[in-house]
Amino acid sequence: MHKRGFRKYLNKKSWDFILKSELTPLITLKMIADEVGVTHSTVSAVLNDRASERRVGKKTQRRVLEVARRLNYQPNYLARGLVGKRTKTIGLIMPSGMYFPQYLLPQEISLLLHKKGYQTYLTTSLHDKEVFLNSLAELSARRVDGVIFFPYHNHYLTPAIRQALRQFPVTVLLAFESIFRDTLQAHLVCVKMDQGAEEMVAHFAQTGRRRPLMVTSVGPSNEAKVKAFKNALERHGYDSSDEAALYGVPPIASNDLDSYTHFLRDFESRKLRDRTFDALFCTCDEGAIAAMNYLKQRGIRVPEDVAVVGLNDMPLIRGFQPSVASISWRHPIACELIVTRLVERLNQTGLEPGCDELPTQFIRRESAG
Amino acid sequence: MHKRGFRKYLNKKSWDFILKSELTPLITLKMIADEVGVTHSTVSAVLNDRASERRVGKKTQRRVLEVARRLNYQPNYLARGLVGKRTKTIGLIMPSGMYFPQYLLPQEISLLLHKKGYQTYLTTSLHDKEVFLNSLAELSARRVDGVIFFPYHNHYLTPAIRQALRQFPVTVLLAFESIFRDTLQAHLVCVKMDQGAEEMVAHFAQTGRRRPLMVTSVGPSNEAKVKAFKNALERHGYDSSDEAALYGVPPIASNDLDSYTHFLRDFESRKLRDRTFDALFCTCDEGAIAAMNYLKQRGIRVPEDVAVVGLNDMPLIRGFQPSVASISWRHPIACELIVTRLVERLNQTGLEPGCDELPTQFIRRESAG
DNA sequence: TTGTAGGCGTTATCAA
DNA sequence: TTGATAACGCCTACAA
Repeated sequence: MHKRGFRKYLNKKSWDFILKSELTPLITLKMIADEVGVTHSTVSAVLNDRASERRVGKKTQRRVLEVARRLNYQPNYLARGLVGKRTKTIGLIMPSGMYFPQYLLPQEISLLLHKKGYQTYLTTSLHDKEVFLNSLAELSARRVDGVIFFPYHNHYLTPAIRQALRQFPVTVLLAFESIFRDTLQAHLVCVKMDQGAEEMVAHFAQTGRRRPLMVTSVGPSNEAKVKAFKNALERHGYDSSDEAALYGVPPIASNDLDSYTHFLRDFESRKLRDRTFDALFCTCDEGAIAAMNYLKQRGIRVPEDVAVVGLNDMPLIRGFQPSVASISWRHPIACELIVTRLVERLNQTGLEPGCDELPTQFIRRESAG
Repeated sequence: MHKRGFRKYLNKKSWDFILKSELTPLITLKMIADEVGVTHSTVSAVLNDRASERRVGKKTQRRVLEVARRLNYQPNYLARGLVGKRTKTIGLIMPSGMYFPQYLLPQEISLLLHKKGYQTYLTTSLHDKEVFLNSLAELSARRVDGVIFFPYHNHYLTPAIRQALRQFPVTVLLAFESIFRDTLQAHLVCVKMDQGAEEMVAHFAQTGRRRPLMVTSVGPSNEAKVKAFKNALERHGYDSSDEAALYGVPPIASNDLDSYTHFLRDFESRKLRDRTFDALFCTCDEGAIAAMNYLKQRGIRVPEDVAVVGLNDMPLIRGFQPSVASISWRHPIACELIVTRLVERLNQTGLEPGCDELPTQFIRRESAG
C-alpha cells in the first residue's frame, strides 16, 4: 500500500493538501483494518492489548501488528480523549521564571512525566490572576488529566480560580506555605522556608551578628519567606520589626531586566546605605551576588563586616569569591514528589487531599562567615 | 440550571464520579442548546462568530451568549481538532537544558506562542535519537499543528527522524549551522557562531595572545562552534590544529552534575596543566568561570596571563571579579523569530522553506583583557 | 473468533 | 432564520 492508496480515505481538500505538501498521511485504524481485511474494532483490540480478551486469532494479531508497524500507525489522542478515556496530558502553570530553579522546573517535571507516559503543556501565569485564569481555561479546553501549578501565595487563589481548578480531575500545588489545603481538593507539595531560615539565623547568632536584614522583592510572593525569617529572628532575640529587619526591592517586571542588574541598581540608588546591618539575607542568589559586589565597591568586607546569604542555591554561586552561602530547597526532590503524587492520584481516584512538606536547608559557605 | 440538571447528559458512571469528586461538569454545546431551546449547530454558529453568516436572530444570539457565559462554556479542543481544524497546539522539543539560555527558551517560546493563541507541549530529546523519535511520535499522536526543535547538529537528523518530521504541517528548527535545509521542508533559525568567534579571535590577536585554546565538551553538538573557532584562528594566522587549539571535556550526563562542577573537576584532574595557552574560549559560561577559578588557584592571573571568554552571556557573569567576557547569541531575538516564522507558516500554507541567520556577538569584559 | 452500531463534542453542509 | 445530519477517529457493548 503506497501513498496513492490512501486516496480513498481522504476528501479532495485533504488529498490535494497531502500531495502538494509532501506530508505523510496519518494512518487510522480503518486503513489498517482494510489492509489486513478485518474490522477496525478488531484492530483496536489487538493494538490495545485486548486481543486475548476478545479472542483474536494469533494469525490476525500478527498481521495487524505487522501492518500497523509498517504504516507507522499512531493512535489519534484527540479521538481517544474524546471517547472519555484520559488524554494522558498534564498542564503545568509556572509563574514567570526569572529565577533559578524556577526555570529548570518545567524541563525536570516534563521529563519525569514523560517517563510515566504523559505529555506536558507548559503555560505561564506571569504572577497575574487574569492570565492564570485564562491558562486554566485553555488547559481545561484541552482536557488535561491534571494540572500542576506554583501559586506562591494564597493571594493567587481567588474564588474564581478555586472554582476553575475544580474542572480538573487532579491538581497538585507547589508552594511556600501550607494554608491552601482548606477548601481545595488539591495535593500540596510545600517547600518550608522555616527550617532554612532557622538554621541561617542560628548561624548569625552563633557568629555574633547583631543586625540581620532581609532583602526581598515586594509583593505577596515572598510573604512566607518573610514570615519564616521574622519568626527565626524572634526566636533568637533579634528585633524583627519591618523597620529593622526588612528591605524591599521593587518587583522585577517579567522580560524586563535580569535580576542581578535589577538588585544592583536598587542598591546603588543609595537606598541600601541608609540601613544598618551586619548580615544580609537575599531572597534570590542573584540579589546576594549584587549585594556582595555593592558592598565590595564601598569597601565593606564580606563576610568580615557583613555576612551574605542567598536563596535557591544556584550551582554557579559556588564559583564566586567568596563562595556564596544560600538556602537550598532541593528542587529535584520537589519535582520528583510532585510527579509521583500527581500520577498516584491519577491512578487512584478519590484520594484525600494530602500535603508533603519539604524542609529547606541552609548551605554555609564563605560569604556567611 | 444547576448541577443536578446535568444528570441527563451523563451516564451513571460519569454522574457518580462528578457527584463524589466535587468536579465541575464540563459544558457542551448541546447543554447550552437545550437550555436556550435551539440546536447545537446554532449555538456553534453564534459562539464562533458565524452568527450573521447564518442569520441567527439577535435575541437568540444574546441568549446563547448569556447562557454560555453563565455556564462557563469552554469548547472542547479535542473534538474541534478531530473534525479537522487545527489544534492550536505546538510541540517544542528541547535537547536537555543544562546550560543557559536553553533552559529559558521553553518559557519564552511558550509565552510568545500563548500570545498568538497557541498552547505548547514541552518535550525533551536528551540528545538521544531514540527519545527524539519517540517524542515526535507522541506529538504527532496529539496532532500538533507544528513543531519547534533544537537539533544542534545534522547528526540528529537521521532518515527516520526526517521522515517523522513530515507528519507535521509546519516545523521550525533552531540550530548552530545551516546545512539542514536540503531535503527538509522546514524553516531554519540559525545562530551563526562565526561572527562572535571572529570578533573574539580578532580581539585575541590585537591584544597579543599567542595560543588561544578552545575548551568544549566532546560530541557532535559543538561541531559548528569548533569549526567557527578554527576558521577564525586560521584567518588570524594561529595554529588551528586539533592538538594546538582544542581541549575536550567529556559530555556531561543529564541530571548528573551541574556544569560548573563538571568543568572544574576536569580541569583539576591535572589535564589542563599539560596544555599551553594564553587565551581560553569555553563553550559555556559555567566552564569559563570554572577555568578562571582553576587558574586563580594555580596563581595564574586573568586576564594578564590568560584571557578567558565564555559562551551564552548569562546575566550573572557580569557579577564576577573580573567580569566574564562572553559570546552572546541574543536568545530573545531568536525566540521571537522562531515564533514569528512558525505562526507565519501556519497561517500561510505552502511557503518555501526559509532561513534566518542570527549573528552572535562578542561581549568584551575584564576577563578578556 | 469477529462484525455492527452507537456515542464522544465539534464543525460543515444541506434542507426546510 | 433555523434544524437535521454526516463526518472526524476511536472505544465499547452487543450481536452474530
